[in-house]
This record gives sequence, C-alpha cells and structure tokens, in this order.
Amino acid sequence: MSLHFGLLGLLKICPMSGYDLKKIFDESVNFFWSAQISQIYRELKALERAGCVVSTTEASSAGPNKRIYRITESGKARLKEWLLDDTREIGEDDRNEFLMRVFLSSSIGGNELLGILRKRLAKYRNDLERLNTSESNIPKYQEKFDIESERLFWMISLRRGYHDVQSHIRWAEESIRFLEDQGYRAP
Amino acid sequence: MSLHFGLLGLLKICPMSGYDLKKIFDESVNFFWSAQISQIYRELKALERAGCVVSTTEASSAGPNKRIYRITESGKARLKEWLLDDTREIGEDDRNEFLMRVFLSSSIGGNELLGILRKRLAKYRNDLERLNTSESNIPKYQEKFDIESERLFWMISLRRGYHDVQSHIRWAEESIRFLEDQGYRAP
DNA sequence: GCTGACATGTAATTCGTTACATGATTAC
DNA sequence: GTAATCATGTAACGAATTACATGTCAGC
Repeated sequence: MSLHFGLLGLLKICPMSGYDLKKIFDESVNFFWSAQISQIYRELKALERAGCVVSTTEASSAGPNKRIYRITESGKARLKEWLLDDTREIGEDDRNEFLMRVFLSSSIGGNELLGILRKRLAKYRNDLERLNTSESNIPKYQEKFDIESERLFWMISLRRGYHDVQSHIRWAEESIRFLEDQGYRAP
Repeated sequence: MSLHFGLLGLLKICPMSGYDLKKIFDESVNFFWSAQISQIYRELKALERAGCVVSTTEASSAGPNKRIYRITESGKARLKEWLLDDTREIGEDDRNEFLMRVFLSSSIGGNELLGILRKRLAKYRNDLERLNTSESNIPKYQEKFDIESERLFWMISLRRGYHDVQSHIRWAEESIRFLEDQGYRAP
C-alpha cells in the first residue's frame, strides 16, 4: 500500500511516466522504500483502474513514447485520507536479514562475526557519505518542478536516514570492541 | 529466506514444534523479524521437504500431540553456508511505511505532522522501556535449554534494537523542535 | 555496428498476511 | 459451561522480486 501512495504522492507534485517515477524513487525515497520498475508499472495500472490517476501517451524527447500519469481529484483525496488514517497501526518494518545472521552467529563463532562486523562498519561509513550527498540532492529537483512545499517534509525524512546510519555505526563499533575484549580475532 | 534460516538456527539449539518456535520468535528475534504461526508451519514443511529437518509426532504435556522438528546434518551445513555467504548483498530492509507518510506530508501540512510526530515519540519511548525488559529475557531460556553459546550473539543483536530506538527518539525530537521553530502548532 | 540510456510491459515465483477450520486440555 | 491456552493446519490474497520480451534513439 505504501508504494501505491508513494507513487500518488509524487504524481501530485508533477505528472510523469513510470520510468520517471522509478528514477525519482531511486534518488529520493530509496533509503526507506525501494521498488522494481516492473512493480511500478503494475501498480500504476492498478492506480488507474482505481480512478486515482489518468494516463495519456506522449512523445518522448529521447526514445519511444511515454505514458504520462496524472493524479485525479479522487486520487488527491484518497492520498490525504491515507496520510491521516489513524485507525491502523503504522508499522516500521524492522525485518533485517543482517541482524538475523548476527543472531545466529554461534554457528560460525566470534572470530568470523568480528570480520563480518568490520566490513559492515565500513559499509555504514560509506552510507553516511552517500547520505550527505543525497541530502544536497533535493535542490536539484527544483529545476524540474516546484518542490518548495515538499522541501521541509523531504528534509525531515532524509534526516532520519542520517540518524539511523549513525546509530548503526555506534552499534557496530560497540560490538566490535566487545568481541575484541572477549579475545576474538578476525580470521 | 531469513525465516527459513531463523527457524533452522533455533532448531539447532533444541528440537521443538512450530508452536514453540512461534513463541521463541515473539520473545527474541521479534524486534528484527516477525512471523505468523501459519507461515511458520508452512516453512517447516518446506524445510522438511528440503531435507533440512525431520519431524516426529509426540504427546504434549498439555493439549494435543506436537510435531517436533529436529535439524539434520544437512540442515546444519546449509545454515553455516548461508551465514558465511559473502556473494550476495545482505540487505537491511528499510521499507518503512511511517517514513513514507512523513515524506508525503505536504498534503496534510506541518501542524498535522507535528501531532503525528509527538505520538510517535511517545511510542518510541515506550519501545525503549520494552527493550530494557526483553534484554533481561535472555537468561530465562537457560532453564529450558542451554543457550550459553548463543548468549553473546543474542546480546549483540539485541543491543542493535537499543541503539536504533535511541536514534528514532533523537530524530523525532529534532523534527518536532524543527517544526516548532518554523511556527507550526499541533492541532 | 554496438553500447547504453530510454521506455513499457508480462509471467512465474516467493514471501508474507488474513481468514478459516478443527479439536484437546486446563482453570475458573 | 466457557474461556484461555495448547496445537496444527489450509486457502485465498497481496506485495515484491526475478526473469523474460520488445523496441527506440543517441553517441562512439
């Protein structure tokens, strides 16, 4: 359902094609939501069937024709309704394959885990750098369409990624220190 | 796939039924993985078809017969293989419906978002308290079966939840302050 | 002539949730 | 008797991934 409304929310800013939406997804919400292009196309069809958007075929500046989707009044209303819906528990999906591995690591032992955590820490530090650049990515869209009214909310959600990565780093550093104190040494 | 190996990992500690596994899931890995009982039963059947576990029917101390699953040597080998698999990108699934809402909040405005964030902050603070108790939950299992060799790894993964919640709290506080500074007032 | 970005889709499969169905045993 | 916990499953549905299929256009 989040993809459903994520697409609707972006189409509210500006009409665009599935291909365009995929790019914006990858550049903006990617750190808390990802979607395959095939899923986006499928979802757009569902959105149109539901009367939330309408589509027209338009010639592309480069390449084949595009199918441009536009949000309808009904779509706007349903987006707002979803945003304000207070009846359902809004989950933050914590499913984390990496943590599952850490949890089960007794089968491989502390030395192996230490090596895995060192690599992960390097990845987190890299994530932090990437986040610093994606934060400065917001102004870029201004050329394409007006996002002044979105800027505040985009910034707040992006900051979350920042805090998260920092906590991942703290956790990894703590865990590495802890394993080392226990006498484990990476292979 | 994580549920698959999560079940396998728990069965490596001790043979048990689907019902038992569900309880342990809820009490331990719950903060980074959840599973419905029906999915566990289905997955256990798949695990048996794949030769990772074998099952026997045993009388229960209370209630109807239990189907007890035991890990096989092949299952242990495959668990280890998965834990050491370095070829695939091990994702930390960041899909987060709540952040999607924050991101799209321009449709409802800063005042509404401020109210939503205040509620969320209260929830995070509550999560923190619950985590403090689940950390002291580990020793409990000692009576049932030996988890001495697991303790270290369970502790490290549980600590992650602790760091995460703290970063959620920091983010929510920062965002609330930020919205207030912008002159927004919750409805 | 080939690669890469542009552009749209379908089909099969996997993973996860919700609803449905059944029945034993224990404590009140 | 009745509610709660114990215990196992099936079926339908929904959400997401992967693989497959097709074709344009620009630049080298």
